[in-house]
Amino acid sequence: MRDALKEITQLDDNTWQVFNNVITETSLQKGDLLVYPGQVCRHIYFLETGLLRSFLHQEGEERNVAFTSENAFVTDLKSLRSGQPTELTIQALEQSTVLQLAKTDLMRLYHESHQIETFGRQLLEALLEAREEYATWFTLHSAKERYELFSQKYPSLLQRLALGHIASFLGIRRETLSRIRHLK
Amino acid sequence: MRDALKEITQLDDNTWQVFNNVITETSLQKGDLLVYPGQVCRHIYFLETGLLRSFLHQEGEERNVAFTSENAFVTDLKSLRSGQPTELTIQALEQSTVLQLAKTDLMRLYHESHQIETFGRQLLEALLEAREEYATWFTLHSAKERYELFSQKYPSLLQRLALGHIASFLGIRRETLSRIRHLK
DNA sequence: AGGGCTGTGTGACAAAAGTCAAAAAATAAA
DNA sequence: TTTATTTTTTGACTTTTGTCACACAGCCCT
Repeated sequence: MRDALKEITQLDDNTWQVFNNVITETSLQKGDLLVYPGQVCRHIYFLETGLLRSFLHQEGEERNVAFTSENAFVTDLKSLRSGQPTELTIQALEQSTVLQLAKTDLMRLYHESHQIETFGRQLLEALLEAREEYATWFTLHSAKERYELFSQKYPSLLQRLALGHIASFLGIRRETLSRIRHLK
Repeated sequence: MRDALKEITQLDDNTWQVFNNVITETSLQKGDLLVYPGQVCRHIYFLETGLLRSFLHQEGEERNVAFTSENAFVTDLKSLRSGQPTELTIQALEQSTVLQLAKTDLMRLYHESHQIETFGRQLLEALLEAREEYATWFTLHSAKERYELFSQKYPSLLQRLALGHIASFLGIRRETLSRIRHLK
């Protein structure tokens, strides 16, 4: 995790130790849930190894809204901030190891350390930029083009994810993605 | 602007003054551009009065990706962070007054004041939450449903925006939105 | 009042994507 | 390996949305 953090901001040894003290490691088997719908999300998570998906229920179907792969952060920001129960499920698609950091600890750390607050801001900037790009996929591109963008941006996920999971993330049906694949 | 900031975080008088010193006011006529495609975006903007749209060019068409109404912040995050020329245009749809804050000043303020860094983080959290919600409109909902969500969430914009601008933001054609409107 | 201008509505048709059902293929389990 | 289970593919058909052409309304302007 420290290496991943260095990509975002510089933390000195002392600050890293403070961070390290409040982190706990969890292990997930394939299929296990990290965030349960109906409960309040009280942590942010850092995925060390494995693969996660975040999904919502809509008309009896599961709709994926995000994938998280190694060395990335994930949480349910809405529930985390509001303290309201989440509608989101976060599930391991592969056996995964996750570091978790409680909101209460994070808030305290933000307050105590300007350096950690800077890290938080920079992480959020990167996440926002990514979400803005994802949103433009839908306003600017067709289903086929969205699949091509996905293939370019996440070529490794293309192998690891089931076709149905990708389709859902792209806002189309499995059958449609299957056809798109076999056109070209 | 101070009142709007209070909604996000608490700034003491001193910090507010520091902020205030680096802000300059600009006025825009209807149709004027705030961010020009091909140039680097070097400011964040706070809209005091008026209405802005952010759009991209795609296949000879303009596609709206965001609207900004009174007392909200806007910028091109991607260009601001990378220093690369933007593809985005930000344009006034009504006569508007805008406060602008240079990236260089903001970076200095972030560094000098933990309180301002906290403000930045909290603002980004709110923006990210909003973008996440917007993205789910496309994975979860049909064109008609997206229009209903837009109507609920931004009833005032419904009056102020041309139908074509809304359609573009919802990822559909003007004709389709016109038909959706006349169905119910 | 009579042009331009811009934005909106309508119709006929084409293309894209969704639906449902069933077969084929790939995985996992026994 | 054989059987079960899940995932992907295919086909026929429906619905939704896009495309193009043009009519219509509102508004500003002189």
